[in-house]
Formats: sequence, structure tokens, C-alpha cells
Amino acid sequence: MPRPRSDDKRAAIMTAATQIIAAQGLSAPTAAIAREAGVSNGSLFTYFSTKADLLNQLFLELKTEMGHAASAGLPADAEPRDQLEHLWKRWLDWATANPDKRRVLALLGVSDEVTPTTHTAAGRSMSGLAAVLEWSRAEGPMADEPLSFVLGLSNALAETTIDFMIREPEHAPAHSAAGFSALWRLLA
Amino acid sequence: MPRPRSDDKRAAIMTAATQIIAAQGLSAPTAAIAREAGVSNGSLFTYFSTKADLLNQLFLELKTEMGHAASAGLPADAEPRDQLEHLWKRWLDWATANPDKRRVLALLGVSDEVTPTTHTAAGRSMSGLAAVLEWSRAEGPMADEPLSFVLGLSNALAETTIDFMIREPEHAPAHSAAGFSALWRLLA
Amino acid sequence: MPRPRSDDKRAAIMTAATQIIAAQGLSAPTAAIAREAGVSNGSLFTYFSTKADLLNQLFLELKTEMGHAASAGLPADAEPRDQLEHLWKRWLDWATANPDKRRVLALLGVSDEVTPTTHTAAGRSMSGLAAVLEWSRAEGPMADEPLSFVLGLSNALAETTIDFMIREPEHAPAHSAAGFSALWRLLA
Amino acid sequence: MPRPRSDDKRAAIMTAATQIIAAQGLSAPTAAIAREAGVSNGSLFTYFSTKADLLNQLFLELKTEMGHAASAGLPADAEPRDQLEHLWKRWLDWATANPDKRRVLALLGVSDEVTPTTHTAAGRSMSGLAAVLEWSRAEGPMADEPLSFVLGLSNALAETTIDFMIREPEHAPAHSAAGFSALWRLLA
DNA sequence: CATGAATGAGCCTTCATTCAT
DNA sequence: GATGAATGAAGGCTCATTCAT
Repeated sequence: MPRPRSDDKRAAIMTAATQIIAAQGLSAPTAAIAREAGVSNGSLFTYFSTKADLLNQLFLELKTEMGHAASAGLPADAEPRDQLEHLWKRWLDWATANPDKRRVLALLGVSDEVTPTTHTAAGRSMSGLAAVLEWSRAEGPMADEPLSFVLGLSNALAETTIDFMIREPEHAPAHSAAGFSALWRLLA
Repeated sequence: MPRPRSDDKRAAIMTAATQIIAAQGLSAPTAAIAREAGVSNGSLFTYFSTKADLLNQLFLELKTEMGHAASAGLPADAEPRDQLEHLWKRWLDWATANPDKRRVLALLGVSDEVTPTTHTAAGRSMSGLAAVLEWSRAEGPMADEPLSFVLGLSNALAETTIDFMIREPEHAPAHSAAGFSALWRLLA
Repeated sequence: MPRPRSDDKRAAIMTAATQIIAAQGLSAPTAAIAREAGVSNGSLFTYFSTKADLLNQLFLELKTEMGHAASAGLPADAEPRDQLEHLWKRWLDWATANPDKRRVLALLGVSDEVTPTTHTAAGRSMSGLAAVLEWSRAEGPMADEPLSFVLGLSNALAETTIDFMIREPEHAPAHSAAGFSALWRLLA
Repeated sequence: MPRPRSDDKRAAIMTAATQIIAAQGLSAPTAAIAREAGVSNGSLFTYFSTKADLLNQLFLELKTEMGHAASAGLPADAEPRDQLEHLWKRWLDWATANPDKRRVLALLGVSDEVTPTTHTAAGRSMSGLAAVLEWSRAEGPMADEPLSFVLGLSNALAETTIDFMIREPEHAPAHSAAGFSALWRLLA
């Protein structure tokens, strides 16, 4: 598959898809996405062979972006708790700063359109987080659980905390702090 | 005295909707639901004025059923921890025993078709859980957080635990136990 | 076909049909008519075997009522012009006083649902008018035209005059007078 | 440069709509119109956003065509009576030569689907007729009536005459002549 | 006879995808 | 490669009519 001519257009479609899907849900017409992106109806399909393809790539891209945002500037020498808190804050900052992306990620996360393959690939973007989590829980009560389960529980706490931060922005810092201390109690 | 509206038929549509939506997602055709329920296409609309209406009632009904299942046989004199554990187990048992209902509940929970009004009404079915949670966290680190936030975090842990129990049934009891102890650490 | 039990119900359906059709057009659901009439959905069909049947009977009844309204109190000894003017006024009075009936008559008049048979039967209610018209035009320029044509032209003038009287009630008397003098010029 | 929108196709849909609606009434399915036009079901909606839109444009187009047909070759220097007679004949010729268009015009004229805006726009196509009428009635008994009323009455005579010409083609010329002389008596 | 639930054909419109230009 | 017209399957909902009660 030769890379299509314009990366700009591809990116424009991705951005447009995020906006439109955040606003209208996954059933948003591809035509609406194309219009928002400033490309034609048909062009969308030269960049993405099907709507499902677009959705899968979008999921992967957003999840990757989220993973990078969380990991940026991670203090490699710090204590596990400090590293984890760093990740937590960055993650939540990214999510609250990008509510559209966050919403789309949530929608895609439960959609059948996103294949297991994509989910697996997307999981890789959380490997930094996974490593810190692994380290953090090593001595604690979760030491013997499957890492994936611990990751899942941690993720659930983060998502919920994000929801409340978006819903009640005036208490966002308090929610973030309370969420993190809850996570730490859970792990260590 | 015409043929009276049949509760059986209404229930059959609800059951069919659960099965079909669990299998095909929320975009499942009403015709498929009607067929599965053994009623005509048009009959569905004498019981539910709209597909959205059906979805809202289904959400309410499933959530209520879940709430009842969790609360049944709650030992009113027991310690908070025992009461909470009772709720936790019943809840997770119901969810793992009814994966279709659970999946539909998850799909509807994030759908725009379900109105805020329905969400509010459905929330009432969790009041028993809320009360026990309130009591459980009273002396702990979450004492000063909004109850809704505590409820949200607890719910997130439960949902995640359920996911893993369904995905890895052989470890279901272990997941359930680990999830509960995590919850308790979070609260007390 | 034995006469159905209740003439009241039949009449209620007719009245309701007039109101509902005036408001919603000929595509108004039979269910809406039944509801307005205070009878059940199904009962309507014991009084009228089909919707088309209802429409035909309604047309006949309204046209007959209109004919009677026009002819009532006709001064049998008066000059043709006075008799015709009497008919004209009564007709227009009835129509402006009963805009719903008038509108329904207009809708049915151009509908395929109303059969030629019904049109023929309805035409009989205008026989009084036809006679006066026949007499009025006997010496005039329309003497040799088919009476039906003269009747049609006269009817057209009346309908148009009614339209304007309803649309501009403040000029209703002026329109009525102008319309009649135009008719008389046409005939004599 | 994609396939350009085709005027032919648009015209084909209009023609098909005229035929199908003349035969089946305004409730004719859009699918039948599309099939008759030789386009797909969906294509109809790239040319007309809505069935109502199609109906409005059809009304406007037919009425405009009728107005042009009536006015073509109008002898600008002739006497009012001759000009009016010219219009009358052309109008009736067009109508009797195009009974389908005429029928559709009649159906649309009383339909709620056609908006007041469309009616207003369509009225403009009769401005030539209006001018001649204005001139014709200037010295006569209708001199003081609103022009719209005079126009309405004239229109009514024309429509009725057309009906009879179509119904009894063998007397068409006689009806046309009688109708015109009636009109002239009405005006002058 | 009254009632209103049951039926299912039918309709308008949408939309992912294809393809002529 | 870009464009947007063309396609036609699909879906939610309506409604005249029938029929069980």
C-alpha cells in the first residue's frame, strides 16, 4: 500500500473525524467527516479503505498520542510512586485538555468496529505505564495478580477520575489527587 | 374488550432486544428484535413508541434488575465490610451469569439514545449500594470526597473486574476476590 | 347491509372526519378520525367498510348539505334573477360559515378516492340550482351550451368567490355582490 | 472533475414525476418516479433534497411553462380583446395538449406540500396575463374590483373550460369559444 | 357490536462505497 | 489523485385493515 500523496489530508481527516464523532457519535456519516476535513466524499476512501479502517486507525492514533502524552518527561530515576504520579497527572491533563479525543477514544474502546488486533497494537502504547505499574505493585497486595488486570483496574480509576474532572472542572485538581491516592492504596 | 396488551409480549421484546443487541450492537434493526421476539415488525411499536424508547426502558429494566440482584439477601446487621462484600459478590455473580445483559448495559450506558432522565431513574436502583458505600468509607481516606465520585470509582473497579471474570472464567473467583480487596483498600 | 346500531356514532365519525381532514388533508389517518370521534379504531370500520367508503359518503353528505343550504327558502314565484341571487347568497353564506366543510369538499372534489358514481349522485343535490340556472340562461348567450357546462362555469365562479371571501372576510359582501353580478352577466 | 450533475437527468425526473403523479396521484412513491426516470432510488435525492422539494419545483416549472405557452407570440399592438383571446386560446391549447401536466398542476395547486413561497413565485409567470386582464377590465364592470379577484375568476373560467374540453374533446372548440365569450362578458 | 392489539406491506430517506470524469 | 454523482440496500416508522376478546 503506497503511502497516499498528502499526509496533510490524512491528518485533516483524522482531526475532522475526531470532532465529528465527538459531536455526533460513531454513526456520523463519512460524508460529514470529509466535509469537515475539507476533502471530497470520495477522497476519504483513498486514505482509508473503509469506515472501519478509519475508525481503527483513529483509535490507534489517539491511544498512541495519549500514551506519549502521559510518558513525556518521565523522571527515569525517581521513585516508583513519583513516576506513577507523573504519568497519572500527564494522562489526566491530556484527557481533560482534549475532551473530544477522550470521548472518541471512549466510544471506540467499546465499539465492535475496532478489531482485537487494533486493541493489541494500541495496548503497546501503554507499555511505559505498564512498566511503572509493574514496578509499583511489585511489593504490594497486587503483586500476584496478572499485570493486565492491574492495568485494567488502574485504567478504570483513571477514566472515572477523568470523567469527574471534565464534569466538575472546578474540582478537577481535588479529583485528580484523590484518584491518585486511591490508585496508590490499591497498589501498594 | 379487545385483546389486552400482553406483558408476555413486552417481556419477549425486551429479552429479544437484549440478545440481539448483545450480538449485533445498538444498531441492530428493530425488525430483527421483533422477529426474535416472535412478534410482527409493527407490534414492537405498540409496546415501544420508538426505538429510543425501547432502549431507554431496556436500560432502566436491566439496571434495576442488576440493582435488585446485588441487594438481595443483604445482611442488614453485618459489618460494613461484610455487607459490601455481599453486594460485590452478588453483583459480579449476576453480571457473569448474564453476560448479554451486562454487555447491553455497557453499550446503553455510553449511548446518546439513553436520556439523562433515564440515567437518573436508573441511578436510584443503586441506592442500596450507595448507602453501604457511604457507611464503608465514612472513617476512611475517602471520607471527604463526594459520594458520587466514590460510587463512580467503585463502579469502575467492579466493571473492570467483571470484564476480566468474563474474559477469563477460570480465574473468575480470584479476580473477584482481588477486586474486592482492592476496593476495600480504596475505601477504608 | 343492515344499518349499524348507532346513527350517532356514524355522525360523530363524519364530523370528526371533516375536522381532521380539514386540518391534516386527505392522508389523515383513520385512527385520528376515530379518536376525534370518540370511537375506537376498529369501530370506524363497522360504519364504513374502507377509508375510501368513508370519503365517498362524506363527499356525498357534505355536497347534499350544501345543496340544501343553498335551496332553503327559495322564493318559488320570484323572477329567475332573484331566485338565482337567493341561491348564490345562501350557498356562499353556508360556505363561509363552514370553512372546514368547504375545504374538505374541495379536497374530495379532486381526489381519485371519490368515484364517478359518487360524483353523479352528489350532482343531484344541485338539481335545484340547475333548474334555476336553466331558466336564467334560457334567453341569454349561454342558451345553446350544454347545461352541465354552464353549471360548471357557475360553480367555478362561486368557488372562487368563496375563496376570496374566506381569505378576505372584510370584503366578503363586496366579493359576493361582484361575483353575482359577474355570474349574471355571464348568463343573461 | 467528477461526473457533473446532469440537466438531462433532472429533466427526466421531472418528466417522470409528471407522468407518474398524473397516473397515481401525489402519493406516488418516489421510487416509482425514479424508476420511470431511469435513475436509482437514491439519485432522485441528489437532484431534489426531498419529495416536497421535488413537488415544489415541479409546480413552479409547470406553471412557468404554462405561462410561457400562453404568452408566446402575443400581438403587442392588438386590441385588448384580441390579446386576451390570444392568451386564452394558447392557454387552453397548452392545457388540452398536455393533460398530464395540467392534472399535476391541479393536484399540486391544492396540496399542502406546495409552499406559499412557491405559489408566489409561480404567480409571477402569470404577470403577462394579469396585465392584459387589467387593461381589458379597465372600462368595464369589474373596474373597481381587486385585480387578484378578477384574475381568480378568469382563472376559474379557464380551468373549467379546460376540464370540459378534455372531457369532451369533440366539443373542444365550441367550449373554448363559449368560455371566452363568457369571460369577455364578465369583464367588459 | 365495541375495542384496540396485531399485522406487514410500503414509504421516505440515509449512507458507505464505487466509478465516470 | 481528486471529485462528487450514482447506486441500492437498509432502516425506522406509519397505517389501513383484520381479528381475538
